[in-house]
Amino acid sequence: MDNVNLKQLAKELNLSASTISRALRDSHEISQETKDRVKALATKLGFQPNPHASSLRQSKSKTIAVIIPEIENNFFSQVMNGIEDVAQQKSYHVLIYLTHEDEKREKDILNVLRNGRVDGLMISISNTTTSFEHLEAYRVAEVPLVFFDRVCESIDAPRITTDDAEAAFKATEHLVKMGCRKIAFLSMADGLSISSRRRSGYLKALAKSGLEENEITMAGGTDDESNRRAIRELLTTQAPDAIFAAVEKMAINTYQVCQELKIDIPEKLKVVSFSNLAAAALFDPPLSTIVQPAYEIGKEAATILFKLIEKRVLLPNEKKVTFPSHLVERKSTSK
Amino acid sequence: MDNVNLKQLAKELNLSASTISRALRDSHEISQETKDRVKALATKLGFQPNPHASSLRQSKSKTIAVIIPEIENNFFSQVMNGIEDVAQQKSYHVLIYLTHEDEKREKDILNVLRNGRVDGLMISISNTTTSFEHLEAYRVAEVPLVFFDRVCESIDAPRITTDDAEAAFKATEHLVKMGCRKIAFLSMADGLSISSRRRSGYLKALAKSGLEENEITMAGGTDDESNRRAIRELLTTQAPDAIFAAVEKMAINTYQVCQELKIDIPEKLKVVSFSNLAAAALFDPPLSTIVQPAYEIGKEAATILFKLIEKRVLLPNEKKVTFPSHLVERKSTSK
DNA sequence: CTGTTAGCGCATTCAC
DNA sequence: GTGAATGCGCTAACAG
Repeated sequence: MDNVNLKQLAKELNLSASTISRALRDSHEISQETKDRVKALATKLGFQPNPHASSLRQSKSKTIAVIIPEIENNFFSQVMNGIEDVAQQKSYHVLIYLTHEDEKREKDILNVLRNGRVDGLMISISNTTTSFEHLEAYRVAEVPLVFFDRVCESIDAPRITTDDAEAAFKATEHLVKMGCRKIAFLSMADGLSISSRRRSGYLKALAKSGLEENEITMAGGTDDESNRRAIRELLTTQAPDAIFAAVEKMAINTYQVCQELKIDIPEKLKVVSFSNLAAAALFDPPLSTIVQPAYEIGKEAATILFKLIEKRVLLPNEKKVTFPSHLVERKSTSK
Repeated sequence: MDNVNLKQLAKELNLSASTISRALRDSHEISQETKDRVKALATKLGFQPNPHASSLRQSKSKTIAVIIPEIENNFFSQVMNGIEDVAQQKSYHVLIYLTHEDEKREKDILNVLRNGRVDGLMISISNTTTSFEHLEAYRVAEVPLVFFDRVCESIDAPRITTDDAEAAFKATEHLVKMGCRKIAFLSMADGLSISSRRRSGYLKALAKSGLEENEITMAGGTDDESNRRAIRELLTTQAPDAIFAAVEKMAINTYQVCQELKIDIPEKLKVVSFSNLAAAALFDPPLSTIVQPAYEIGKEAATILFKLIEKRVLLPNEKKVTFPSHLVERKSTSK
């Protein structure tokens, strides 16, 4: 493969390579007849221009990169789906990189991409990332960069997020309305804006109902076993009447612990969680979720990235796009 | 970005571009002192060789492609995870393409990749794909190609699969052991080897127990609503005592219909399904699943692809690798 | 409307 | 141990 090239087509048709090139790109300065002849032969031979040569020549790769913490998570896979749809429509290629929540991997990946391999990139930053020079470098070099969901506040680049604080506020209020007075907030240990936004919504709702005193915050990690241990401890010592999980993982771990300790949901404990898991409706009991419009986030992030790549300029309202999440009330938070 | 190049480094150090190139690639014909000087400057300036230029020159892209039907499915996202791990370790880049079970998209994607953009590719074919010239072309051109899970039997390329027939046999036997006599097999409408393998395991188990007469086979599609309608019809008219879902989607749809029709699982109907959804254990009732080692499949597929890329030759036992799936018995199939 | 020429940045041959 | 020259395949400037 990668065998037939412009020169060969040219020889075959007694034309020059540049004429072939122009004909295939539908240049107006080539006669229709020639175009037809060229295209016919190109199709017949299955000619595809060498992408490395074009990229080198044109300094553009027709490729974008997506950098995410993990892919085994419905939120990110739905985002990928949205991105890929837009890219495929634009005839762009999509490189995928997983950081596994590891700052070093994230930095390594970004460094390797600093050389024209991609025309732009989209990232949801790792929850262990604490410094941002690797991202700052892209801003400085003016390489198109778009953040989604887990953004970096200190860098001036478009961000696509959801209304985390409001959604968390609504979810907490919902719990209060259902009679909960002692609501625990379970998140992941990280320094992400997303966690603090969700927590602030939670706190605001507590304050509104005069429940500030009852605040309980716990941060888990990646290991299920130690999360469950911590949750077990939390449930037995503090006896909250509700769990608000800022991440799906903590809700799953909560369900597991409740199963084990035979704690009835929702009678003894109500549970709500940020989650894009469709199967949440089939849980025992069905889990109330805050669903983020993940596909749309991916689609919008990609659309904005392409605008940046093509036009190099954005409208003010494209620099910060916020999508609403919505609360799906199910049995896990019913009275 | 994409600004600093060999020539600039050369000028800076009063060396030639070729020396820089060699020094950075640790050529033995460059003095240690020069190497050190060159590397120091390269690091300082954050030099990354232009990948298009190297790829053009060396006719290799350090990139592989993964073509899958969808990503919003735990099986495929786990496979991706395995692939990405191996690729990252090899310093390779991973392009991802989604076919959405569409033969035309699949063909378009494969055509575009026929030009050196990637050094090899891995594919799980779409369930609507009926002809295979687009794949045959790769075999002819000797571009490294590896199939996983949904393979094409007629093309001579390595395949990584699971023991679908045996796993289906075991799952069906398990249902029989639990007292089921009328087991319905629910798959997706397709011409995939995977479906027929699973079905043959199901049939073999029926035969073993003298239940051939009770065979019920139904094929669904992508639309949940019409699947549910078909399942409703099936349950009311044929009254099977078990559902064996060859794909997760059909199990989910079955659960939904049972919820709606208030059919008790497992009392009235037992359900088992191929699925890699970890949350299946939290379903109401917990769903018995046949779990495929998806991460390992991805890892193995990538490992074999790299062997093919690097060595161009495989051991006989690498041409057809089969991983065992395992049955996780849960309440949905209990007595 | 078409051909000639040049060069993108790199790795490799061949000189010395 | 290092430099000069060449060409990967393509596109674009320039020429006619």
